[in-house]
Amino acid sequence: MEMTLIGLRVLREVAQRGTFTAAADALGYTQSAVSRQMAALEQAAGARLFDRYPGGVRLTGSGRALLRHAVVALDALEAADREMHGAQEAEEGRVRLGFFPTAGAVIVPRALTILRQEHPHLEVTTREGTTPSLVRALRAGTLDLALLSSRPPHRSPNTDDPPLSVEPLLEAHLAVAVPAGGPFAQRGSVSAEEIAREPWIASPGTANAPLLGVWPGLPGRPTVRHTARDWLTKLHLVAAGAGITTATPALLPAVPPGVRLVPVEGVAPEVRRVSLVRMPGPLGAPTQALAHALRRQAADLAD
Amino acid sequence: MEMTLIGLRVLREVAQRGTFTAAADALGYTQSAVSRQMAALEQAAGARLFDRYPGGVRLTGSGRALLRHAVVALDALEAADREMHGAQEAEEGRVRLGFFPTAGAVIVPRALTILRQEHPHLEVTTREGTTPSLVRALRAGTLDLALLSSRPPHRSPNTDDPPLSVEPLLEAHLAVAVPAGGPFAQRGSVSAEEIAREPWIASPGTANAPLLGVWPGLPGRPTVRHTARDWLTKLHLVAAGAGITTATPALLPAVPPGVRLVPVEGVAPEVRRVSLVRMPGPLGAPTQALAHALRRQAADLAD
DNA sequence: AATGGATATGCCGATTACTCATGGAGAGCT
DNA sequence: AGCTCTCCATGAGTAATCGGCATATCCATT
Repeated sequence: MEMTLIGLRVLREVAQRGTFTAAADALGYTQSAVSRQMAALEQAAGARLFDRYPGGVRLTGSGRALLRHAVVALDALEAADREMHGAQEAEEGRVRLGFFPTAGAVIVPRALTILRQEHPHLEVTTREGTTPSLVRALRAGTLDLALLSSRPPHRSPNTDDPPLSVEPLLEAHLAVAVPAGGPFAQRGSVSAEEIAREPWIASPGTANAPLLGVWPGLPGRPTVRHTARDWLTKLHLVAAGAGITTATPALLPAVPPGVRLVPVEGVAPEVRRVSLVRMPGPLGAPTQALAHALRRQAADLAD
Repeated sequence: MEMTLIGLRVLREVAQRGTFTAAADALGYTQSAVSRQMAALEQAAGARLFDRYPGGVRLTGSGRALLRHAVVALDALEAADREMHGAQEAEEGRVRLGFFPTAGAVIVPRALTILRQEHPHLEVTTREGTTPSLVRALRAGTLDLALLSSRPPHRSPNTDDPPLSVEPLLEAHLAVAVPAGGPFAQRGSVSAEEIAREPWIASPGTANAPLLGVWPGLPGRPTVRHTARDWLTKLHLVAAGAGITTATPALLPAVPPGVRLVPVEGVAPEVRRVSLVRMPGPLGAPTQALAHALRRQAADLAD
């Protein structure tokens, strides 16, 4: 029995997505096909590659070992394709960045602008995603760098080896976004009791994660009237008076007209930490340049 | 159309052997299968990979580019296999050495002995071969280092890019091996005329290459009575009085009883140069250690 | 108990990947 | 020149593989 390039690509995708089903969707296969591919790969490798859990799969030690080398192999062949007829190797280099949704509003675009001025030939690819998906992508070698957001206690996202390198960039206080025409708009701050009964606009939020967009630890049970993942949507819902939501002013220096950001008093302050995460080991020059640009933008926003 | 790992392995083998047919034999395939595999690979790569000549094939620029990356990919997967269940990575490292037949008599064994004392965990693999086959193996990434022998003018074996790194190790004079009981055995030297009519023991020698084992430039047409590739065979034929052959004393400090090595006078001296050849670029530590051991053995033999 | 999301597997059609056999083309030898 | 040798290409036939569909199973949650 022999390994297959397709099998290795599927392995990478499964490692990145966390489930056979998601990998199948991403690759345009059926779940059945992915299951067979992985069974075949396990036989070819002569070792179990995954631990199967009801919620998905996780790589075993052998799986991580194979993935590490598979990424090298697949990258080499992609480089071969580019070299053979994908133009003549930009070779200034390329970087792949992942980030949490809010970072897409300001930090990332600004960093890319600066970077393009300083390194015009650098090719930067970005992808938005959740913390677990970005962590998996780092481990799958599909990303070089990720901007992650975390709340205290800032547990490192390291469920398995090798540990990722985590560099905190800034801490930002949480505030609430309220409609400019509403009762809180002109106030210097609002209290927890005042906002507890307001209708909230939240992100879909998964089962085990707390609702994003609702101030945590409020008395009573919050009313979630709208759910939306997109920031522009949420802010315009706020502007339309449909409800309020949480936001970090440092990461959103400019909000649409009709929206105000006001701090909350009377409860423990909520801070969000933004970190730069990557696989351990030496960095390529393009990755370093991007990391540097992100650090500077974070420092600017921290003021 | 998609590339295949098998296709890449076949590519490497073809690059190493120089013909589809030889690669097919080496891999246990039919020539037809190799031809199809390569046609499929060319289609997948979207470029011609070989120039077809009557005597075999040669890689095009695209072919070399793909080979370079393919070697990386295949090595990565072989490393994965070893890591997953081929014992725990010796990781002191491994080197693959190729050499011309005569080097297998003394230089290589001695160097390996020394090396094993100094680096007991180093795994050295060796392979004997002709100059072109070793050069192709270097280019195919199947060898790290090769000992080659050349006669003046010492043309570099570089028919295509990138040029190989060639480091001369020693030059040795050619002599003739004669039976100890024969008329020449007690002589300090023999003349060209004396040996011209002797029966010779030669190596098979390919079509375009001159006969190995016969003193070049002799008057008249030499009589080749025996052909053998193996040194031990040739020397024992000499001892048995079946004929004479050429040999380099520096590379064969010890010959079987019944054989004497005597220099030849009256013709231009024949020198053979032994060189250490490798692909350009940085060397791994194991490769450097082996290269160092070979250099020292060569210096010892040069006395 | 029922539900929902996850992986595994029997079955089938289309494709792929070999081998066998033959054809064609170029280089070297007599 | 003609012969022969070696090499690569290709048509035909067959065995194996791959992916999709439908279904079974398992587990955590409601």
